[in-house]
Amino acid sequence: MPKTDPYSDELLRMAATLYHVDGLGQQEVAKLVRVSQTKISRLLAAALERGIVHITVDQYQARNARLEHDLCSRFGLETAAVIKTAKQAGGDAARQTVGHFGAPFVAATLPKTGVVAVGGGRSVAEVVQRLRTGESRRLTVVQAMGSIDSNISAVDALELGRALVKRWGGEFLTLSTPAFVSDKKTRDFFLASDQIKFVWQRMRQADAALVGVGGLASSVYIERGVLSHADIAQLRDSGAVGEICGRFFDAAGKECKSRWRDRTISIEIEHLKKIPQVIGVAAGADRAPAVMAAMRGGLLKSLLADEALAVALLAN
Amino acid sequence: MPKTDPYSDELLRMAATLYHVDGLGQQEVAKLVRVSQTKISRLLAAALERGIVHITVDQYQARNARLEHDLCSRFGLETAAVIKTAKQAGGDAARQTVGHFGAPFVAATLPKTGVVAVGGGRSVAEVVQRLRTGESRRLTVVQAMGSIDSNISAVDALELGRALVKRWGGEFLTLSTPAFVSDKKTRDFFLASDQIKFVWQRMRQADAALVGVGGLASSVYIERGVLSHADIAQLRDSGAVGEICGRFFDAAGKECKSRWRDRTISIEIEHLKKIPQVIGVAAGADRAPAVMAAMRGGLLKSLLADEALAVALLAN
DNA sequence: AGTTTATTCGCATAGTTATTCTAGTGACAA
DNA sequence: TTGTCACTAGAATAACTATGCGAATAAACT
Repeated sequence: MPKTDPYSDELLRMAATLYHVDGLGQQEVAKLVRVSQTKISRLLAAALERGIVHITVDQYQARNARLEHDLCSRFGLETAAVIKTAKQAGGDAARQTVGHFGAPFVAATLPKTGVVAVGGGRSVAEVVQRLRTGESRRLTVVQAMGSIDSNISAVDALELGRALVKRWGGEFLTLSTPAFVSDKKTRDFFLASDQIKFVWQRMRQADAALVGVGGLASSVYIERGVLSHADIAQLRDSGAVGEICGRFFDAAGKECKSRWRDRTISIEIEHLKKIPQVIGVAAGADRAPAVMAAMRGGLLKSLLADEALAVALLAN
Repeated sequence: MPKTDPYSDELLRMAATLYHVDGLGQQEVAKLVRVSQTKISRLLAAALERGIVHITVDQYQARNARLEHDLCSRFGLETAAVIKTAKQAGGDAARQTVGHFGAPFVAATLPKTGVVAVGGGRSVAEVVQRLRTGESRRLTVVQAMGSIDSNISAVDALELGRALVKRWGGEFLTLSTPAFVSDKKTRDFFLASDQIKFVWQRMRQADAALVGVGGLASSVYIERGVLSHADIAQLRDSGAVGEICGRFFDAAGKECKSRWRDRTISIEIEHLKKIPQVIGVAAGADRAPAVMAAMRGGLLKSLLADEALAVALLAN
């Protein structure tokens, strides 16, 4: 509620005029108004808030509609968001830009209510971080993938799910397991537990999913020491070109048979395909093969990407 | 002419949006755009300059039209500018505010060409300081009053005249004399010199004058050690209520006979009355008697004042 | 090509602005 | 009156932004 505003519009207009129009510094304005610079700073903020000062920026179209359209029609996506990035932006900067401008897209694409599965990944993290808090939804967020290692980082599904419900409200169902375990037996043991079974259940009913699409190169798994270069090479040999939630798939989008498959605790590719809305997030041209495969296999319904990736995907 | 702008509008829009709309800091924007913070600062400046960013402030009416009208009709002024000031603003702050918002009024009221006599004073200094440079006029500026003491300050007519032609162009005729000399003889000696006579000549033909109106209290002459309190008392006894260019006048606006009169080198009250446009500048309610008298005597054609003074003048 | 001139860049840092923190003020209840 | 709360102001200072400067690069000229 608008509490008693102690400053008159007149005063605000005077201060704002001196500052913005006449170009004086706050210190100088302060002298004329006979108050502290501190207060001028606050007056100016109030003036902006109250609409006495308007700052408008020519519409910046952060998304490349042409590429979005091409992606949708070419790969049968429901929707796509292609975020323009600075020329030299790669890696981190690209992910951040995609996160920043892509967040509204994700917010609009995810349902207001229902079950949402959330995977991990750097790109996804950048998006979730920037979802506007305040908006309230009745979501059931499900962790779609165990934790990558015991040292939980901000890009793990666990953290992202937590962050999501913190922003939008709702409940968060955690998967209190690692993403990779030593063998099938252990995996089955985990899956047999009541808690996991319950979460698994809900995951099958998910109305939507938000996942990152990983490639084999520059894999976050190597970075975090979960997989070795040799492991990657082996996966590549078995046809893998990409990964979602730790599930590796081949160029057709079919999950690869590999010694990892049965040791992974995360949403299965076949499950994912059945979720009505799956938003894949990725940035960087080097993800093209992975994303291409995921789209071919129908794993994704929507895509959030940067221009470089979009161009690479369409380049054939 | 718009030189080759090295930045694309697109880039500017992106940076400006991130900064102004999304509220990121320059450092954060810099990360996304992959350039230094320095450059973002420059990009934002360029965006403002190029009109990609607009900052507008609700019209602030710096002048009190009602009081201006009342002053004009009551005292027969040609025009008046009454500048609103902050409640607690007195003394210096009031003068500065009057100078700031009054400068456009003075610029509009003074002719584009012709001879302008300029007096000294703190209020006048604040005005002159803020006249927009760039505009070019063909003025002959005449120093209307000698220098108050050998230690020339920024409020002396000498400095103000200099500043005026520096801003607007034109020539400046200096009165290379003190404002007050020891006796009539010395005064006459100065006045007899060719240079002074020449300047005096032009002064008589002045098309306009810009002068401060001083009171007896808080007189700048005391401050600068030219007059003593005793001197002021004596002047008061001889009926003086105010002063313009060192010429003291009584409540009717008639120049006082005093021992100072013949020792003063500055435009004479009778001359001033004949100048078609005389702008008097004053700030502070305590100047009311002086300004009132000046107006009564027809010394001023226009007035630039603050609200406090205007109210005091109209209060009767 | 080899200079010269003009520009652009980012670092270091000066300068400006926002925020934290403490003290002061007034309203109101006891 | 006195205490408590709710709030506002400004001083100190942290945070942020703008600018002088030399290095690097590009453009123009000899």
